[in-house]
Amino acid sequence: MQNLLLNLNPEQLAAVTLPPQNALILAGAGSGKTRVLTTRIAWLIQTGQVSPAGILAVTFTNKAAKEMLTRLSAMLPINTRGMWIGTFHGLCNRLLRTHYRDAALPQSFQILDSQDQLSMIKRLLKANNVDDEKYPPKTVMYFINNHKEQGLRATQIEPYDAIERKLVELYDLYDQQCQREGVVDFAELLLRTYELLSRNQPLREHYQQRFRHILVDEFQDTNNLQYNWLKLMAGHGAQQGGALFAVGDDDQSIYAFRGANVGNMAAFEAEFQVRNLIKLEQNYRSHGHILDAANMLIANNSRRLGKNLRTDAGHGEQVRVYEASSDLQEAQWIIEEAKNLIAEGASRSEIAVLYRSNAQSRVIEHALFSAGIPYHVYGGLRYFQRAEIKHAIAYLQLMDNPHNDSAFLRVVNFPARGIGARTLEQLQNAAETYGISLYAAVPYMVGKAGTALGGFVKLVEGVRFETQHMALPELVRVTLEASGLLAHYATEKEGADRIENLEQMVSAATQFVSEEGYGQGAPAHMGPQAEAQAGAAIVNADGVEILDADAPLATVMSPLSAFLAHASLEAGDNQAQAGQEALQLMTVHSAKGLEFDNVFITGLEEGLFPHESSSKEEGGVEEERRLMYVAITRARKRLYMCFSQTRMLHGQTRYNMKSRFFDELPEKSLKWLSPKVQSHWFANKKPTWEDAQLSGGSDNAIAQRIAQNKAGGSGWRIGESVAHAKFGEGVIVNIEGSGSNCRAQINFGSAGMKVLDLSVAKLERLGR
DNA sequence: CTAATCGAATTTTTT
DNA sequence: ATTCGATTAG
Repeated sequence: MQNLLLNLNPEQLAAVTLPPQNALILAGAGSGKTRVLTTRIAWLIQTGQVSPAGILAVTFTNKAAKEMLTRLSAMLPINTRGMWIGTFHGLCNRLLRTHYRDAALPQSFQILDSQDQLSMIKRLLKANNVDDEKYPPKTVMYFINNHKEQGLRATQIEPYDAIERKLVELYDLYDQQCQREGVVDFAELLLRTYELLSRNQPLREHYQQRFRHILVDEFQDTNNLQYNWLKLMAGHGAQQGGALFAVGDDDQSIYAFRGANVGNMAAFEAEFQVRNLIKLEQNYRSHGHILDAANMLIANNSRRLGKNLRTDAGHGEQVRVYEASSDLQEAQWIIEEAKNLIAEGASRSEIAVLYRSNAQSRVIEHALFSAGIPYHVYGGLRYFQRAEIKHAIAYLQLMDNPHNDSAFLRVVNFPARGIGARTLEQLQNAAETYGISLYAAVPYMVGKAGTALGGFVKLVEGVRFETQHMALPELVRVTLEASGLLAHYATEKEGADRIENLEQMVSAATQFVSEEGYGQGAPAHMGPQAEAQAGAAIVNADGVEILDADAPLATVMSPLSAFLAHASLEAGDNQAQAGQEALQLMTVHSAKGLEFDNVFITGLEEGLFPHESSSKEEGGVEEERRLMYVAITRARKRLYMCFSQTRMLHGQTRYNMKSRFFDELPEKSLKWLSPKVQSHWFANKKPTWEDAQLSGGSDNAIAQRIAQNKAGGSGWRIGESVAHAKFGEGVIVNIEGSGSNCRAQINFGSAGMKVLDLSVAKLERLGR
């Protein structure tokens, strides 16, 4: 036990050894947040305050859950079984599988990912002749998910106008359709569990008593439903020697756009009578100048819980700032600097290039590719989201639950088997008429269409029969073959990769089987006998028998159902690729939680970062500032920031001002590498072919530059930074006319775009 | 039923 | 610029 607490600083120690009370830990970036969380669990168990079964630890991502589990097993000699550590969705899945009857779900309910949900809504709109101009599927989805996150069912919404009335109606229809098909979306997993526990008192009390200690990671990212879910789970825990231990950082709240509510931190403090607000402000990651920059920047936000990072590491190097003339040149510069870093001995994987939006990666990728520097781009398609994998999954879903219409439609004619839109329309009408699934409606179809559809049903049934006694990996292999997917991609030109991905699914299944504790020989389809042996029965005080969702999922559901849930809940990582000695390219959002010796923050321009659409939203700029804060605090030793005078966006050249965030950073912590770039790099010399290569790669670029250089002989240039008494700083975007009749279009950022007469307007040239 | 073509949209992302 | 979806032509 002693060594558990060794090397903790006073605040960390205080947090880890808090008495069982509700607590809020304000954990700054790099302050040892995960360490505190895991050590707290280990300490609680080692001091005998709680048994592993009394621990519930909730995270947002599977990655975080895994990390916690790994660290815990290193700390604790005992096995981690019995502890519930997982994502909100993963834990809800587990609860719903066990209590499926009380939750009014089929035991092998399937989980819709966002893609499936959207396609289902599109189908619903079509079936109900809803004008999708007036009600875009995305809007409907947004409406449904939002209300689920507020804990509201369709019947509980008071529509305030005709449009909303329609949306409510669609929400209701959507839920009915899901219920018919036996599928749930992500928000539904949470809401269904919430409702189950709200209405079922014995069940609720059972879990409340069981989970004496609930720990939540990244609390600032919780949405309202998740907060209420936690409230329900915590119950009266505090009075009974239990507690809710929430760890978060309001300054790193960057997911408001997807429903996260930072306000939950303040609400938690008040509602749970938090007596222990502990701030972890000692930073173990970054050098002084980097922290100074982060602290000063974030001080510009209002409504903070208040926190200032400090370090013992010394000032370190200043933040290097560079102004480029174009996005291409910005990329060139990044590569030069990265090369220098590598030459100095930096590992490539310790160099991260961050950007605000994915579109920015192209130019940088291109430059890296030309320079022959290996790189890895985060984000993009995850394994289980690839089209061919989704197809294979759909076949498996149909074998497990043929009434999943999304799965049915995805593969009914893939590979093509002569079932077209016409046939499907008829089938959908039949299904609509009888209120049954598409699969169940097939027997009502006659003629040629009926034959084709019947063939498909026979195929699915055939594979189902053939594989009923097989272990999961074998089942997957046979399905891939029998579905015709492998044969189909074999005929395709670009099919080799897809076949490889499909074959990987067999190994994914093998791995899943061994990790989840399914006996190798267990048949992938499992009948009701699984149900009989599930979990240990618990009888509560009222004599109500409760089945604790503690048993391995293997005993509650068939391997196939479990594998399908796994595929939906854990889309597979695209970020792993560890050991790859490559530069790391990613958005600032996906950099959250990571750290690197060397970090480049690119595209620091008004309109890009902060993003232009953020200024329209309430509190939008503050969220952008937090995003910038996250970006800065990723760096350990060296931080670079850069921006560009011109940038290609959506096929058009844009002229942005440098980001307002530069004005919010301490001057003494910055080192301007391009101190007096008063003009474009080409201003003092004739553009050469190499320059054109560097900046645009085409002869056209030279012509463009020269044209810009002249700019109507007004003495001003496009792209030049200027200041105006009334509008503030701006960038010349365009110049029209010549001589005394010369007007310039100037982007004043927040003050807007203005057209000014150059002979009248008093403009001042800006240094940079 | 497939292929081609045109048009609209284009911050950030996990489950 | 590019991608994705929907409509239209073969």
